[in-house]
Amino acid sequence: MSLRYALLGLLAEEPASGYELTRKFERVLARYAWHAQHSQIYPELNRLAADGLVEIVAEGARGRRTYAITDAGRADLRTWMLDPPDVFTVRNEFVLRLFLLSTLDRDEARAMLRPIADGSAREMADLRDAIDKADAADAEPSFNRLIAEYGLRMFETTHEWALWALARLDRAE
Amino acid sequence: MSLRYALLGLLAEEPASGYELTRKFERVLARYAWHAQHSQIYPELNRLAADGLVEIVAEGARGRRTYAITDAGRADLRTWMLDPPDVFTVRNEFVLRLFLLSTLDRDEARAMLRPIADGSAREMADLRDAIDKADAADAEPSFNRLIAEYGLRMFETTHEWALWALARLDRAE
DNA sequence: AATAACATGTAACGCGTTACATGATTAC
DNA sequence: GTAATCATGTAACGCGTTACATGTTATT
Repeated sequence: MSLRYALLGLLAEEPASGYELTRKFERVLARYAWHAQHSQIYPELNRLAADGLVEIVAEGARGRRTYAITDAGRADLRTWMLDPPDVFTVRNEFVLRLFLLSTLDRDEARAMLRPIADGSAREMADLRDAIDKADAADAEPSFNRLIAEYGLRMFETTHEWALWALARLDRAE
Repeated sequence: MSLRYALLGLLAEEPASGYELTRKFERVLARYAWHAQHSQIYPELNRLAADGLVEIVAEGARGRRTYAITDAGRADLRTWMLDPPDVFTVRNEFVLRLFLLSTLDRDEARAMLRPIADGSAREMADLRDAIDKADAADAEPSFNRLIAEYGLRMFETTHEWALWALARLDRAE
């Protein structure tokens, strides 16, 4: 069901076509929160429209259809947001691989951790740039600043942990 | 494919039955890394056995079968571990809900963030207890200490972020 | 004797991936 | 005119959930 609410959430900000939504997933959601491809997005938009949670508000060139969230859609999204599950289902290949580090030897583990340290440093830098630019542009502090800060802190934590783990492996040699 | 490697990884530590593996998922993996139920685990074990990556090393009461990883299984697991994807697929409902915070009003957002701050504090305390006990029991520092530290730092970060976000919402009032 | 825990399985359905399929418009 | 981008769709298959199904052993 999450895909459905991810779409409603994006449409709650502004109307968009399936194509635009697909690109928003690629650029933003897929990196941090929820991955989906156009082959899943288009049918789900049709179902949302059939259920009256979104509606077509414009048709353009090349069969482009712009969807907007309806009042029923906003209500449904709000209900979902205010009723989170007690425990979230976790399926995270990155963390799974960390759990399975113990199946590698010391050198192989180091070879896994180094790219993690480097990659998280790059993500940190990218996010810091994006945050600085947004801070300069918006006088108004926004909700988006909250999730950006969350991402930044998460990458910082991963980075520092990877360095700590590498140092620990060296020390225990 | 991740389920397959999660199972091989657990069996690389020690032989176990499908029932025991199911409980390990419930107690450990499902919380942090990978969720799976017995209805998925049993058929996958049969496929792994058919592929020669695990083998039955004991049969016990109530039709219990103890599986052990084979050399081919260890080789396959190692190959998988040493070849991570460039980008990981993310599907995390918790983070999705954070992204969609902006669809709520200020009070509703606060009502979402408070349980997050409290829940992460509880997880931190649990993990710290587990780490302290393990540190006291094992003289030997282990690989498992690395992933426990990762979890602890992640929950700390979530906790501190939620407090920061709550303060920011109050300040902007 | 009853209950909880142990132990494994399958079938129907829903969600997600990969590949195939088609065509219009814009920029060079 | 040709390549890139825009724009939407479907079909086959694989992964994951829910529910159904069955029986054994240990504990009280």
